[in-house]
Amino acid sequence: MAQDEQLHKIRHSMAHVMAEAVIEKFPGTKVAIGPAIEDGFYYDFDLPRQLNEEDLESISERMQEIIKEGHEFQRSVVKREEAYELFKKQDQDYKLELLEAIPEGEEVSLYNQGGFVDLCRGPHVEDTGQLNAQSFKLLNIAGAYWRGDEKNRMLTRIYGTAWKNPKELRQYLQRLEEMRKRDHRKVGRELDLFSTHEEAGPGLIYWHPKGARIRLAIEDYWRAEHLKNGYEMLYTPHVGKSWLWETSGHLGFYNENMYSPMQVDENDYYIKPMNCPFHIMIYNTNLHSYRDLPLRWAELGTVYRYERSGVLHGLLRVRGFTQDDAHIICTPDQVEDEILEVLRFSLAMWKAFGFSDIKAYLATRPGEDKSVGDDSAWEQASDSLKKAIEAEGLDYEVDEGGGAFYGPKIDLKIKDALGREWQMTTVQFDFNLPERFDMTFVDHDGKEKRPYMVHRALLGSIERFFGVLVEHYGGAFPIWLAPVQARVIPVADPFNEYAQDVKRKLLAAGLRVEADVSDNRMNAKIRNAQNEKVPYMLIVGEKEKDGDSVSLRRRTGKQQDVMTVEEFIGFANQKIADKEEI
RNA sequence: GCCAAAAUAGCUCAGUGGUAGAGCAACGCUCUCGUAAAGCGUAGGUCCGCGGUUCGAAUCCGCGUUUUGGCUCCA
Repeated sequence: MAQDEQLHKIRHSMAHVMAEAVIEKFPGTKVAIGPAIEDGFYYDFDLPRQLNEEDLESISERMQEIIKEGHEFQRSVVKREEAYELFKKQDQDYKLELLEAIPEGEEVSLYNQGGFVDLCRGPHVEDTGQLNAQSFKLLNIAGAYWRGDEKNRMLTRIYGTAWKNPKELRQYLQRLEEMRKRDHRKVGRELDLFSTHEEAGPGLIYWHPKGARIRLAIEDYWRAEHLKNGYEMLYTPHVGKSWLWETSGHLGFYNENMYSPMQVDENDYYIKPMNCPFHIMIYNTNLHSYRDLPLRWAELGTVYRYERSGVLHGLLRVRGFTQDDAHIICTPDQVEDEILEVLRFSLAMWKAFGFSDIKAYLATRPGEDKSVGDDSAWEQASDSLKKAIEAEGLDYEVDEGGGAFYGPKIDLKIKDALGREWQMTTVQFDFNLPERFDMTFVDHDGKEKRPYMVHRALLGSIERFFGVLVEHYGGAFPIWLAPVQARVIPVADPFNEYAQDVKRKLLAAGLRVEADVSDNRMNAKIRNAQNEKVPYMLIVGEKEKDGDSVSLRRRTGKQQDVMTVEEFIGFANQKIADKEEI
């Protein structure tokens, strides 16, 4: 803990050193804010001119000098007016604005190092001697709105990373490099999994055959598990008349994410940004008894949402995606059990896909004027969410007031192989739609009552999940997901026919298999298969042909086994069933 | 959407005003090979698009598109 504090001080101090260097290099620069962040720091500047990569170099060099000069970080508490005068004199408008925002009665502290005075709460290291000139690096330049509000002026933000020593910096840079190597956009290209097309519309994903094989494996598993867990499957339309979206309220509160309507027979039809209204239509088709509940209705529903052009990112942020959506419609009595079930189900699913480090975020009621539904329902709902998290022993944080206006929710964040967190699962109560669509069930007493409705997506979106999965495994998928589970490699073309023969047998046994009968040499074929991260390479030549066997080489390298084709089928199917890595 | 940068062969990338290049991949030929790249050859480009400056533009300027890094938002 003390360690983290020290690192935080280093980063925060580094931001000040950077600001000092920038002001020196670019007189007239106005400084905004410069905090420490995860892995580093940034500082926002209003600069007299644009920056480029060379500027980063020279700023960085100056920072190294400043550090070596050994300035002290002097903290002083001053009167508000004093600080005001100081920053007024320097024309530091942003600091003046920040100063005004400090509540009366709170002390105003300044930090001075080498003549650079900053309005700052601190804390900092005592002097630049505690910083290491070789253990920071300026990473990139980006735009950022003053105070994060797009109505404000766009400032220039410089990001840097800083560590205690050069070794830690080196390790961090290696981690960045590893992230670049695993980037799903790069791996997706290399393994021919998916593409997007400028001419055909940004943010829309084209799944290639190999990507589609993985998706099929994901969806097959997903469907089978849902059926086992008492879900029914639905299929619903992709568009709906304006009545549907007016009733649901989406035209009001979700309009900016929806595409313009198309006219059909003088009616406006909207492409769906969500599946829920359709599921409700199915619910409302029939009268429901309390005996029918709970209903668990799932659909791999493809939705389209407008996203601002600047936010699109590979598979992680797109304009068309498939949610692994489901709606649970139940009585108030059933809520607690249902939530617990959903959470258990979700955790089991994550485990199967190779993720076990999971954290929960509980978001509660935003405030009565900003939300619908009565108190007792919100309370019961939040309570059941919390109980479920605790029953499963999950780490969690509460985001007080962070729920949607229509209900509280749990989000799950999963940690990938590189320790990055991704928000995937969401479980949300909805007190709005049952009301708007007048959903009812007939209770014991013969009276119509309002059911509870819970939206949930476990993987979130198939596209995003796939992107995360690619990065988690770096393209080396476990055998049950691998697009090509085995590749048959003949040692020379006289054995092509036998290779094809083996391939046919494996295909018939349900394996995803290819035979490499290109005119490459065997070594090149092995190399290609390795680069494509094919789990099993089956080398066949004279000996194998005679023995009706294959020589198994794993992508992990060394160990080789010779076994008959039948034995290999049994071996591979076992690994697949057990969801082993390889 | 906003700020900045980028876009050259299928991929990765050279090319700073004077005839558009390399490696890999593709295709053809030779070789018939035992666990991470055989050799030779052929073909492949509206240099993102449109407009401008210039005797001449991949290169300079403007507008647009897309991508990347952020801001904001989010599955």
